[in-house]
Amino acid sequence: MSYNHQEIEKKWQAKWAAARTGYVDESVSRDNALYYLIMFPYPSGSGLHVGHVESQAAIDILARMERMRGKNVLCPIGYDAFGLPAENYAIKTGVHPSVTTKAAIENFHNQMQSLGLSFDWSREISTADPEYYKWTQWLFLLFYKNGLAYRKKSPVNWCEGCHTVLANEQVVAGACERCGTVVIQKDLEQWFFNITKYADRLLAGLDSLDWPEKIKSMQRNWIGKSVGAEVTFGVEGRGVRGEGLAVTVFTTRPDTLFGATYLVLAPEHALVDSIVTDEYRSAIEAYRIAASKKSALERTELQKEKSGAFTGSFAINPATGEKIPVWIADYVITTYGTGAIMAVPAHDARDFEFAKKYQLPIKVVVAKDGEELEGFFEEGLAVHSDFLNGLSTKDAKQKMIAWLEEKGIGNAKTTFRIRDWLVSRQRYWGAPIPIIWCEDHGAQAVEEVQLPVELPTDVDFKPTGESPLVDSKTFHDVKCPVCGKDARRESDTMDTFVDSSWYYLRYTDPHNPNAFADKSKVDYWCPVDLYLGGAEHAVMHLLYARFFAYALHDLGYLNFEEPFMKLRNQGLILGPDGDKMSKSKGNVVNPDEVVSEYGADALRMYEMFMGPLEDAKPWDTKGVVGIRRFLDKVERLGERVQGAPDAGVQRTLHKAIKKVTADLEELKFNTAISQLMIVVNEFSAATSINKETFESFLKLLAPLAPHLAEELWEKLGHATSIFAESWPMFDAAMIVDDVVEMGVQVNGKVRGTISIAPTADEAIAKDLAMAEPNVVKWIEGKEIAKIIYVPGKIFNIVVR
RNA sequence: GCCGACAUGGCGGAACUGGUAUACGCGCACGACUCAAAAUCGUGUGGGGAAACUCAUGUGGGUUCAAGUCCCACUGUCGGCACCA
Repeated sequence: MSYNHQEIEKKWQAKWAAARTGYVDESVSRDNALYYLIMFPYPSGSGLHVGHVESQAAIDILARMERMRGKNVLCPIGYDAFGLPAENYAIKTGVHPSVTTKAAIENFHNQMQSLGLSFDWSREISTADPEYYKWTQWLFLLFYKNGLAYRKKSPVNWCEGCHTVLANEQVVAGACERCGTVVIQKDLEQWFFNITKYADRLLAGLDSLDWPEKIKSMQRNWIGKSVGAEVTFGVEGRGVRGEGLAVTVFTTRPDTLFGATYLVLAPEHALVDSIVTDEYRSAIEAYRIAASKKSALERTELQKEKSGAFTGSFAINPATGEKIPVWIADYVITTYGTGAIMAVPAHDARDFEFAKKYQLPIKVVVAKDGEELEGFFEEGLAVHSDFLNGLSTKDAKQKMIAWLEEKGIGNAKTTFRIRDWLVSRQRYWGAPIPIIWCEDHGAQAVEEVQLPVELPTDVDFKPTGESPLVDSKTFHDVKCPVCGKDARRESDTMDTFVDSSWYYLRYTDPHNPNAFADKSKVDYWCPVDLYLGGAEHAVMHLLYARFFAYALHDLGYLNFEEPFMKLRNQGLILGPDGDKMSKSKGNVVNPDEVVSEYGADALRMYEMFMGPLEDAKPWDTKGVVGIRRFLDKVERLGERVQGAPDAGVQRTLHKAIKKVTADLEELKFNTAISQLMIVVNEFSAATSINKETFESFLKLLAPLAPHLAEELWEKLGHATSIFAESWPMFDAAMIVDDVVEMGVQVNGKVRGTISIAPTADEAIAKDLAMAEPNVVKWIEGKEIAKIIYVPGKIFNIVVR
């Protein structure tokens, strides 16, 4: 028999809404406050996904438990509402993105309500709301005025599919992260945020964070710090125009300078024109053209074969004094280091490959650990041996750098892989960049009182490569704030990752018209205590949000640098076939259908029971059935409540209080639930169910299955919510077993079990063990060499 | 290629700091109730074996009284990065 979940769940959802469950009290001391956050969803037209439910259920369970433990918990929800899908839909159908987005948000809201989530609904925000993006724009201007937002012309990633530029982080294996189109390079002037200024601190800050190691290492990789040196090589033979010509390279292995047998410049390197000799000019030009035609994807895909061209010039290796040829090759990247390298083919796989192909000299100068140096060396050996021989790599590097500095031809240098964040987009559905362009005064910040710069509605969405905002007369034509002459508005909008870089701050004071959030409120709630979300945001969102926090900290707006102290990722929920859910595979599970058939409690609890939160796990509707059976069983137990407590059930309950509490704290929902199942199995078997015992159990169940817990609580005669109760405490004395079943081993193999007090001393254990017939059989006639007794765990007899 | 994670019954998974491997759920089998079915309840359920036993946590070694857990090598799966000098 199943209870009527639809009726019960609706009833409680209405009551909670009236009671404003989940709302906070900021008069409570900060020590008792917690900020629990999940990554806000993009309100897609296809509605809530079971993957959303996973993190939402998890954070709701934790928030509900902590509230019962007396904590003041902020657990908000909102919508990352700007972005391409709504805009592309508008291009196709003509329906304005604001209409689509509003409908999608309403749908998400209702779906989340139907799951019984205790978010603070008074703080619901949308990044596409002018009240919100006013502050996104304000923050842009704050960065602009402080030199953190700037414009520059540079080769940028261009996606033909999305008709917009992309940040480096949004290019995955040479293709657009969003649509998969191959990304090409264009030379354009764009807006950037100066995230590289924070590269070192963003890297160092990771150490203090309670984040999955995987995410931290991805961020470390992305930031890509390399410590080494810059070395300047003089170029010979360009006496006519190239007097004093020099090339500076970056290397992480200055200690291998003796082995540098040629130089390579990126084809786009600025010095190529002056270095190339007339004889080689046409060949170099041809190579540069060929290289420029390769897309980022081709350049990585065609990595098998390296190619390059000789410039005709020679540089001097400052360590050996030798003439070494200067080449260009597209395995050297213009945007990293100095765009030029010294090639040490003996100690770098890429240089080795290149040297073999073009028959350039290879000179071994460094021995691997334990290798004999003699015999490896060719020319230059003597210099190297005398100078660096016998030193560790670390010391050799240092000595080399000191030598370079002394000679004035090099210095220690640290390089980062991370590039500045390209934030402008040639798209409509985003926050307009609040800048006015005046012929006389250049880029001018929109005055603060004029914010927000609202998105116009009179636009054609068709992407042309320029922002659709250019077409809007009402938007585009404006007066210069300095001279009042005709000017135009910046027509680009901001990357949606800008919107999501500060939303957690807005939640603390979501309707403030005078600031992005009142400082006292930010101080009260932030940083976020626990942040839950998908691992796909490992680099982009999490790095950008950290950058925002560091920048706002330095500008005096925040008293912390790291926004998210503890981060956990939920794993993907796969389709029943074990594949990633997708419409094309037809293996998508719709949460609404599960709710209507089995109930929100069953859906939430099943998703938590599937396995470890962070693991990917396949959906199994049979599993939902199992949870529903469990809930039905609980409901039936509620009708049998009567009589005195049973000692055995009591003990199980207290063990469960301990385990469920500890497991939930560690986000181990699956084992917490199995422990509750064990309690229920004991209740079922017991002759009577004591009211207090059952009530304690209901409190443990409440965060996981809030509707049913409330219903049964009410049926037991309570007029107030079960969530107003305090979380049960276990009695340590209650959970000690008087007698346990303990294995007795002979030579490490279990040969019997004995019932024994876990506190019993060895003599008692030995008597019991030796009395076991099967044990006796195995030790008969043998010499007892050793006895290992771990009370309550094992009794092992070692015989010879 | 580099970095990281993982590998346990028919399935999802459990196992604290090395201490009775397979908790809990699913599935399956049998039984009770029923004219019958569903639902529910009960019993059983890693493999082999009649049993005693024995084999079993991806593979092969090692440490230990004792290894899913620790060490070494390998294989496979997944995720990330990819000419970063």
